[in-house]
Amino acid sequence: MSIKVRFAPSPTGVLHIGSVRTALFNYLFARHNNGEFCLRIEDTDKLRSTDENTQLIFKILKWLDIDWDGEPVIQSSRIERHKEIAHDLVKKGKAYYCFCTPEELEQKKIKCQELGQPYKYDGKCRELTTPIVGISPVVRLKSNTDGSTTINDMVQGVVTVKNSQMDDLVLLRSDGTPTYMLSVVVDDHDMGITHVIRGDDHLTNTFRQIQIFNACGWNIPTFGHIPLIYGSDGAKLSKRHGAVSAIDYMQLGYLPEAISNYLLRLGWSHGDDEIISRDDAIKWFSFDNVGKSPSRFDMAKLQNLNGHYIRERSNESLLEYMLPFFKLELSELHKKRILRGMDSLKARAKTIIELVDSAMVYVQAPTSYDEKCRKYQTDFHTEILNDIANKIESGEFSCDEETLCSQVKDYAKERNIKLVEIAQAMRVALCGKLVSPSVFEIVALLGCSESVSRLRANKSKH
RNA sequence: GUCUCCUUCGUCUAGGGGUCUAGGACGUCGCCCUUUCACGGCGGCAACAUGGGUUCAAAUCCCGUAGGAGACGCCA
Repeated sequence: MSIKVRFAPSPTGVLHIGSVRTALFNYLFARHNNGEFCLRIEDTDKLRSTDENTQLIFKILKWLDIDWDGEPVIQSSRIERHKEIAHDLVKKGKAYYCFCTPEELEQKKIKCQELGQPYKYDGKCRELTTPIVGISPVVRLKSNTDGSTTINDMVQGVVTVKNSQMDDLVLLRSDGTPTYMLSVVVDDHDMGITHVIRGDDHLTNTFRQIQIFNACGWNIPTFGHIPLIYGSDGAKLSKRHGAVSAIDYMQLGYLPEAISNYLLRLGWSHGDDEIISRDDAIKWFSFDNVGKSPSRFDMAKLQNLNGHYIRERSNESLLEYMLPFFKLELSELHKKRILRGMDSLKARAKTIIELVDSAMVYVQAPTSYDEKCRKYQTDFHTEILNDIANKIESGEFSCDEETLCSQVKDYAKERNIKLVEIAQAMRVALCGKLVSPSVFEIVALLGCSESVSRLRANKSKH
């Protein structure tokens, strides 16, 4: 049997980073098994769904190179089909009209709470033969409450729930629109989905959905419920933990391959492997290696991985990736300098933002200085800087990286000044920071005249 | 409250009865490299939630306890 899976996000908010992992697992499972990976946009909540969020889903998946097969299914376009199934179930006596009002149900719920009992719809309208006029009914499924239901989940293993836990869930709202439970089941069936892979917050829903599958007489797909991602404190990942939406990570300067690798290793493993290429991921992915316990999002590890992938990228591809992150237009000269200085730039960066920030040395003279720079901006340092600038200008000092390096070292030795004092003062004058590549490399790339002017620039720009 | 699930270093995890004085990675600490910071190299600290079983032998199997999470909508 050929495998078919789907990723079914709802565009009611920006795509969550946890959903991205669900998409990735679906994708890897499909590719590993030579199956199909489909996309379904669950936009039945018209009030909260936006086209913007839908476009964002496409954008993020493309960015991460998680390509789907065929055209995305738009759930809202299938509403008539969902309704048809519900009415069909009524005809077959597997579902019924319920005239209980929301207020009435709310009362019952409160009563149960007071008595300390679990609430369950009592099935009051189950055997109703005459409709109550003046009330638009909902359609409820006549649940099977005998025995129990067992699934063999690819992640959770064998899970059994007593059917007595089931209540008669709503299939069609009083306005006639289908509920999520119905839509999911009908769509998964119609699309021929063989494996449903989703977050484990849906695990208990699965048993309700199986009731619908059974009522329709359809085959039940295999399920795989992957644990959710939590924040550093163990609570569900939310805004206060930092970035939660996938787009945030894109804007923060994380590379798609880093995100993808990180998300894959969160809850899944292949021995001691940490750096895993997409090809290997497809080759190795299996639900046998997906853990059942929830994992916490660790920003530090993501940063480390991102640094790794930055260093692994070619200088050309990095420059191209960086361009939209610059706040100004780069000239060809700037690009050329950055490209040549990239090797030492990328060794230091954990994100593209940091990389761009450090690359600014090659674009413009410092516009401000870190507070800590003052230490290297005394009259003593200014004097040395001027001296060196003069020597470079007169041609006594070279602008070749290695030559200048040894010349400055000799200079320091002759005057009995620590090299670090000179180098740091140069660094501050050249880039306004205490962290940068070798100052001699910077001089070499900037060229003599620009270097001289920066070395002489006054230090009043704090 | 009811149901379901989870529990190995701070974090992600390896482990599927003896090879475990529990391995790797991130983080952290120290050293080396070095004009700074990184990168790189070397090393240190650090975990089987808890109580009972089963067994010659348990991190690994079973039961209880505690703690955590999720689900209980005319949301998805």
